[in-house]
Amino acid sequence: MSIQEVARRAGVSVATVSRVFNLPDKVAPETRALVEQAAQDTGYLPNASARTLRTQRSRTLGVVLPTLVNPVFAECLQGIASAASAAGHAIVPLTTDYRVGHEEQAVASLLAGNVDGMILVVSDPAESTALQRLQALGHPYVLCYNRHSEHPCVSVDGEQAVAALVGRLVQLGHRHITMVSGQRAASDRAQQRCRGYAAGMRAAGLSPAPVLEVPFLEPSQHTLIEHLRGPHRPTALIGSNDLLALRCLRAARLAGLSVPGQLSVVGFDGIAVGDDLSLRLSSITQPNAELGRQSVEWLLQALSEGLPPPPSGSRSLAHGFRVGETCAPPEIPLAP
Amino acid sequence: MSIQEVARRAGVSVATVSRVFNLPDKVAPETRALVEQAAQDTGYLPNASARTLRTQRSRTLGVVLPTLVNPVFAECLQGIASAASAAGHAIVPLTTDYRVGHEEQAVASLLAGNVDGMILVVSDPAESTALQRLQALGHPYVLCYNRHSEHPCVSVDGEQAVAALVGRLVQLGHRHITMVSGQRAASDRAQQRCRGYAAGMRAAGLSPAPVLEVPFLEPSQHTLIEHLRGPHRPTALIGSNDLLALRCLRAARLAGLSVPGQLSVVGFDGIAVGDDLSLRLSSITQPNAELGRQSVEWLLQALSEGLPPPPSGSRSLAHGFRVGETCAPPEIPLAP
DNA sequence: AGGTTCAATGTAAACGTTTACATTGAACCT
DNA sequence: AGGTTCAATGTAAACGTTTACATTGAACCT
Repeated sequence: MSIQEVARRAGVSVATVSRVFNLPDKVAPETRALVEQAAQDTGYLPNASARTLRTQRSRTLGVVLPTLVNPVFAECLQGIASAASAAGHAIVPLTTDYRVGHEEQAVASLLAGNVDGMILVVSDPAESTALQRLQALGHPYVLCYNRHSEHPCVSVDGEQAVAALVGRLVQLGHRHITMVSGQRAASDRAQQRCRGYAAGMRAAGLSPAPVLEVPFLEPSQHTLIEHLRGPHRPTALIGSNDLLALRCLRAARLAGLSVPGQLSVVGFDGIAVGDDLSLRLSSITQPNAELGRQSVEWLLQALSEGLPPPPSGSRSLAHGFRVGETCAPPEIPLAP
Repeated sequence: MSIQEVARRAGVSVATVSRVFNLPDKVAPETRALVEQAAQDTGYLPNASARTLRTQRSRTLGVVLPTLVNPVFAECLQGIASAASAAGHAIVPLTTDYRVGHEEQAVASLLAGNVDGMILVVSDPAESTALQRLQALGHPYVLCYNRHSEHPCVSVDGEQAVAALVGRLVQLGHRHITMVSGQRAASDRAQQRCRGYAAGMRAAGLSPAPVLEVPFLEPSQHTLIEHLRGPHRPTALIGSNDLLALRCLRAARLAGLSVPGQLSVVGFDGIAVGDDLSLRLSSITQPNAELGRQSVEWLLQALSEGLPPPPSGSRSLAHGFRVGETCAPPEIPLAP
């Protein structure tokens, strides 16, 4: 099962066997057939470690994600995986559970694992020491979802998307719109989306309400329900992500509000399951698989050129809007 | 950044450096400190490929899954990943999109990638040539979710679980219960769950209705809605998995049926998002992360003992039942 | 006929580790 | 004092590839 054995069987040198696999047209057809037969017979597969050691290329890409339990990242990883495998690369995904310490650990272990490059979704690129390390080493990487001028990013402009959404909601007749976020400080995406909310409100001549922060891990709907029963009851809720929007829907039900009549709910991400709900979730959609695909494509291209992807090459992908059934004009227009 | 450089800096041989990393107590404390300092200074990380080549162990586990877009498998992978990383192993996941051909491809590429062992969720173990190959090679692997007496499996007894569920439904007053499945032939899990349905119905003295097969990829609810409007309208639907159950909920709404009053819906899998729906999804739950965790544990243990996990060691994990809000006694008992 | 070219193939070194075996010398024997 | 033991360290081979360079010889020159 080593190249030696195949060479012996085919009656050629190991160099020839190697050529059959790597530069097939450099070897005579008859010889090639011989070698291929021998490889077939022995079930020979070139040893990846030896090849990596020798060529200094592993054909492996590291992937660092917050979690796979949020379908956004599962969908993205699917895109990454299919693009990578189409290009003959394996991937090694690592999740950080949104913990910054895990990011550094993940990067260190991928570095030790000899990956050719990395695709990362970090908490906040501006604060990430893991990214600093990669930059210092000149190790090739692409950020996905994150947006930052000093890093190579493939992302969607969440700020603009949410601002546009607010405009839409206002046009439908909404005046009291609340932005619902997880721990906002925890991710640059959340921050950008909240900025988009504020910008959109101001653009419509409304004053932005404070962002409602709900503890993401706590299953209780307490904060949300209280808000929906409070004196400043909104007619529309924007979830900073789809999972949060689902919580909003549930909170609405628990608070006794009908959707979309008494309360509109819009999410962000466009996870597939949103399409299959009793009420299709209205949402700003991101091309999750495509974000992953393009990250791989860019990274691989840079790799073949021998330079890390430059921040200047960052790509913005367009968002979409899933109309859904959880968003409508408010039933009873509020008094001015 | 190679061991040579560290050795030079520390003024010792490469063997000593290697020992500092692998057998630290075999080297004198002062020497160790010297080496550790040098490693620190140079940012040295042992090269994984070289180590793998030499030791013939990659500390990497291959994982073959149908898809990551179904949260069941994402949750399971999370369990696999955390268990593997706790044990110092990396994972290389590959998805097959439910296509048998991809299974073989995946196994081949993991074999070439020198993984120490594999965890797989295959379509049907009885038919899998990929598994035959692994068995023939004596390559260590564990099946997850699948159940088959000739293979090492970590799974939940879906047949028994669904049979018990049918009993529960009958006790609630349901008599017309339909099992909803994807392409049933496509997976052993689906088949087992359908068998459980039939067994449960017969045990209750009812005759099982034909399983309703809905094309999983097609977004249309056509088949389901028709069934719900048809002459044999059931009072309860059992989805062969949670994603299917979500479709059932949506179909109920489109057919104008209230849930759970006019129609009860129960799923299978216990995906996390089911907890966050407006109506919490009633479901037979599987410990998805735990299934992954135990697969890793068993595989790693077998690896350390030098033998592939034996089929006789297969583990059955208990299912649970999430009560949820989509299942209740039928509103209007049907005439006999 | 003798020289040149070039396709096909071979030889051997190198990638960065780990580890069996060898060496060294201090500590402890009698 | 001379011998034994053993902890600490070193030397060198091996893991399985790829690839620069060398060799061979057929085909084609003049």
